[in-house]
Amino acid sequence: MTRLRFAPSPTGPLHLGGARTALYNWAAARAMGGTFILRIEDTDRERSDDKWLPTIFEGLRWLGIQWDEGPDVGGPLGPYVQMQRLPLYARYARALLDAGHAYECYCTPEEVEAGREREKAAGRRPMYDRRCRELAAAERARLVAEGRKASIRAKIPLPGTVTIEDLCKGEITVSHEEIDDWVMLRPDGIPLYNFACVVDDLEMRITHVVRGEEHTVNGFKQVLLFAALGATPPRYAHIPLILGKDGRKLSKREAVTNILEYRDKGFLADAVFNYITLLGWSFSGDRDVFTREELLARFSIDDIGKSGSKFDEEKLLWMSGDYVRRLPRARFVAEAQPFLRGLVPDDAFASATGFLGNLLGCYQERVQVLAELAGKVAWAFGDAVALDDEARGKIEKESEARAWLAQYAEHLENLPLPPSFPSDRSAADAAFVLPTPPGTAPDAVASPFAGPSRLEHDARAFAEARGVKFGRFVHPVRAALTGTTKGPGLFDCLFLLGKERALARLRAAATG
RNA sequence: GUCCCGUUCGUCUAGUCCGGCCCAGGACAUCAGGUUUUCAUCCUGAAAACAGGGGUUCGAAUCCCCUACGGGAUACCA
Repeated sequence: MTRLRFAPSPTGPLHLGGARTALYNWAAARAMGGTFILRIEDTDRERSDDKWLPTIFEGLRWLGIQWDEGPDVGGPLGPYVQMQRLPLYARYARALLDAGHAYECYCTPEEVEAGREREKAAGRRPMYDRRCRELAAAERARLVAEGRKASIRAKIPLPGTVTIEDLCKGEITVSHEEIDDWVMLRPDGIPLYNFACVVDDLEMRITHVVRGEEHTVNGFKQVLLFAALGATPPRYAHIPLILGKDGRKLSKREAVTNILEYRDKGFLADAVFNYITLLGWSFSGDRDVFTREELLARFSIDDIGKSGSKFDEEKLLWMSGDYVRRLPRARFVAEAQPFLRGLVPDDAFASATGFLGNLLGCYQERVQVLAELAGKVAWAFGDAVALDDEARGKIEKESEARAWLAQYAEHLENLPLPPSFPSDRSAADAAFVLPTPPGTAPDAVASPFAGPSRLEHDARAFAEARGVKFGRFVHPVRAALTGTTKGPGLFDCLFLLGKERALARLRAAATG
């Protein structure tokens, strides 16, 4: 049975690198038909705080990464939180001690540190000097009598070499002399990372471990410990880090990038998921966008790249926009709801085909992240609209603009435009699907109201009758109606606005 | 310092394992056009890379060595 795990420590929210690690483990497990486990490594009592747990879970869930076993869902090999497994570590430590693979060390952290400094000053490797490794009984008794508490250190076999058959990097070998007699258990019985990690990977029958390459050195220690326990280690894949623009490690300790910030900015989870996957893995030579199913059909740990990648938010933005554009209209409207609070009442989201659906539809190819929406659609609400500088310019630079606007308002009065207030509009709008595709016939939709293409047809005739080029005419009208020089097709806007407000805005702009 | 790992367009990468199909392909970004009532979308095109040096070979982005540069690790953190 294939089993993989993601083992975050609750020292902060889920950041980008953690999300990618989780994603690769998840994808590998799913692609191989295995099990994906979530385990919490909270043995650093200084920095761990359970308050981060919900945030981490939420981040993973937002990305659509589901775990089969974990602290909240349980499972046959729990508990899945290390601080709840202390007796287990004590048992393993005892056995290792008895078998001579570990020893008690009575040095204080300060003494160890001082020794390290000495080594360093002497130009040697700053390591623990292994002084408690072969402690005479009398000496030990003296230290105990002093009231010292023992920590347990791994007894690295000397000499020798360890090699990791890394799924990502290939074979990596290091000499035992390079490896410290590291601390497995603190005097208070709380294990350290490498120890708890090995015990749990063993107990939880983990078969593959995908983790950041900052763990490579830990990998050697862990392989040695598995050997001491007479067990086979999992297959490791130490993957390169995600780097910031400066080429430095993207760490949760420096950059507090919570993956949920992307959700709050209105990035689509699927797009973020897709983009993160690409940071070190590629779907194929000519495609960047793919579904989860397609990913699982192709994903393989040994295809993960060997070199670090820089995070590029520009491409993430593009990808988010691409996902937004391809969203079914109803989904888009639903996704937009949290970003329109205060502007649009919640019950307006019930229908994706009425006024709101049409309004939002006009912006689906105009936003990359949902948070852009509120500012862009605001013109369609409220009675009047304030013109931005560019819009004002469009009217002012055209000497006859104000006259056209006034005349156009008169003209519009005789056209069957929908009324202005959304509550009366939904049924009428449902007959149209905005944005209006180019070249739509004027009366393509049967409706008591004039649709956008009919309005355009009419406006062209209006401009032509005055000997004005349509392009020149249209700009001041857009400015008057929406207050900006950008946005959806003008007649979609006009239709959306409805009669009363359109006339009022045209007249307001006409009188300056 | 020491140990480990890495190096293809500005960025993410395909190709590297099993040398020739690669005077290196795709995507983002950039620039130039086209469509268009604006913006956006969409379409077309351009510019843009095998870190450097030695080998091996008929032939190297692909194999070997060295150098340079980058990253990671050197904790009673994870």
